[in-house]
Amino acid sequence: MAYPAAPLDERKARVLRAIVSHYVSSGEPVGSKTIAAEYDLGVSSATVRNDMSALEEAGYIYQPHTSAGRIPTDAGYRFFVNEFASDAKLPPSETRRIRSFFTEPRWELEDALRQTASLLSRFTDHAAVVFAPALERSVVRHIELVSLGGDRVMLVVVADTGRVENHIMVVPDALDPVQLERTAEMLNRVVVGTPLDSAAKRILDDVERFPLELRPTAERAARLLEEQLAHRESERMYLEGTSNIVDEEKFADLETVRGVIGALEHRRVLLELLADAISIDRVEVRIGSEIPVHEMQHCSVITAPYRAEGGPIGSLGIVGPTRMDYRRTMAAVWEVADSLGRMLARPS
Amino acid sequence: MAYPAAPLDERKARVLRAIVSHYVSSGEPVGSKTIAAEYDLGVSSATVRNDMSALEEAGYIYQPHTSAGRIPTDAGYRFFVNEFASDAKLPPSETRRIRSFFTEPRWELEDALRQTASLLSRFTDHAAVVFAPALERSVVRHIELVSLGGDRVMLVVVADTGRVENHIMVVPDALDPVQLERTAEMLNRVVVGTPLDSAAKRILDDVERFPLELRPTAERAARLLEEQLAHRESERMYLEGTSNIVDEEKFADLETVRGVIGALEHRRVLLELLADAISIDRVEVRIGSEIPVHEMQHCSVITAPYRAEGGPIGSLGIVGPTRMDYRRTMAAVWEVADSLGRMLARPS
DNA sequence: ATTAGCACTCCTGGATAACGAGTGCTAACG
DNA sequence: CGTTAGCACTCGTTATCCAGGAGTGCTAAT
Repeated sequence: MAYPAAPLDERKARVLRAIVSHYVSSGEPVGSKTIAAEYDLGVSSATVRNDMSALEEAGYIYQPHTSAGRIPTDAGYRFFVNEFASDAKLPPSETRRIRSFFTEPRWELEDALRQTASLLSRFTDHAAVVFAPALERSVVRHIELVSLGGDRVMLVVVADTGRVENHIMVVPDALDPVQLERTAEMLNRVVVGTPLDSAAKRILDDVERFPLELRPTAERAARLLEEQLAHRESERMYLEGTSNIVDEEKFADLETVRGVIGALEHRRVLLELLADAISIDRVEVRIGSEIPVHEMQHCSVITAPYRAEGGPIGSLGIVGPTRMDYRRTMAAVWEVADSLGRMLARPS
Repeated sequence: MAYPAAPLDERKARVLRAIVSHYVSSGEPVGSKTIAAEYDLGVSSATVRNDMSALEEAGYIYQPHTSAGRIPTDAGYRFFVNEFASDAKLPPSETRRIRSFFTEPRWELEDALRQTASLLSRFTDHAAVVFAPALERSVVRHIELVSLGGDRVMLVVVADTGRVENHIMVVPDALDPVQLERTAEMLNRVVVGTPLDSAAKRILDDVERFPLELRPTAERAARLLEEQLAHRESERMYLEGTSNIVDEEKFADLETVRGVIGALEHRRVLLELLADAISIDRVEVRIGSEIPVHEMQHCSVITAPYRAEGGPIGSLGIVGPTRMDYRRTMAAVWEVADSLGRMLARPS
């Protein structure tokens, strides 16, 4: 990711690293004396001051006011993440904690995903989102039509990823149970084994082979599937740990907090934030102004895809203040994504 | 609901009503002069002062400090709700707004419920919860067993309320598709038409009639259903509008806000708050200390059941600060519950 | 290039004072 | 006896001032 091209000699880079580390844990603007005293750079505070001046010039840090210490800018965090965080690993004990969470048996996909979000949230102290396996990456396993009485029929689609989608549809003329069953049977013959995102097309292509009286129902089902994929807002997602956003220290004013929580409630915003995560095979970090959501200028978003055998099938991530422990959080997001993928691939 | 037995003569009651009204909209402690000037009680501020003194004595209002106006206590709000709010109605235009929301076609139960929560939240400016139709009140319409490959089988249960429950189960010895289908068929014969909460028992009672090789699967399914109902945390609920809790004015300190949002994230808490709503055929209000959750002492909860033809099947409600517009909010909760029930009973 | 020294800036926190909203009490009134 | 006008009193709020101190930038020496 782009940051000011100004090359940093090694010491300046170390100073920047020290500033970010210290600010993240203390929350106070950090001064040259602190850096010189607590991080052994082998130079005096005056030298650090010169470096800091250069770092400010280059746009990595800034002073909230004349007589205060320095705070990293978004570019400063970005440099830190790019240069110092890619190798981050969790301590073994914590890795074990996450792994063991996924060995507990959990039979419902929805619960598993929600609990994953909850784990990630508690583990990182940030708000966490987990997306259900994407419909496009799912293969139809079974279709069922269930009469709910009257002219209402429920269309149930089971996918190999464990997702179950259901829609109520109204059939013009009440079909009798036998016809319903035959329709379902024929639908299954057409779509089982095909990816969900081409299922609708398959049905419509083959609908002519259906007996005339079954066609409207089949077509209706196809159209429902199409719609479902089109406006993807029905994409299932699990958001947990919103209360972490209300952490006294990191977001100063209520206005900001409210904006962030409000934004998180809009599924579309989350959808966009996590949209590409699935196709990028690593932990992705977006910092402050890199996020295209006005209310979230003080947030960072960390995402990762999770993968079953066949490749990435979904994504998850966290949302927190730009002032966060990137190394730890990135490692945690990666670890959880990895473990979730493993679990879905072969549930114990 | 209990409040101090001290009888209030009519004028005192009107003073109390004025205090509550004014405080709810202004957020400032209200003084005797304001009451005398803005609510025509036909008496002077000195008289109001005397009444207020009595009201404080009786526990309906209190002074945050000596030289301030009065604020209603929980008991004060309670009196207000009991005496002045039961007849509350929404203005026709707003009723229409709610009704029209429910005439839009929406075929997925989950989406419908979530959007209902969202509507209620936006309409009242509070956090809103909608519970899915209770499993105990649902009747089994269809059971399906779908092989997910390997030894994983998905159990899908469709209920008449539109709910679809699904669990992945592991069957000891891989059954072939024909056997799976036969099992499903037999299960259907046993449980279709029975309430969900007795379905498991029915299966276990009848399991002896199943061919030996199908029994383990049938039993496993029964046990899954049982578990599902036992720890009801899997009860589906939709929470929207949490960001309303972060409203600058009403909850003073961040600590409180965080506590409330944190509590709302615990599904169990919400479950308990809305548990009895379903069996009480009216709008129920719980105010501050009446709520058995420590973090929510500054909240009020307003709930109502929603009913299909056969009686109440679910509940919904809002959570807000004790300082809220009870009349409007109670009316809104009622109206939304009513409309939701109608929609579920006969979807357009 | 690094560092010690120093003047300068400006935020923070405590103290003080003026202000004003609201009360409780008393005495007068119908 | 309930109601009311008048008034002294309380106490939180806000503004102002001041001292303290953290941190900087600059300069000159090493």
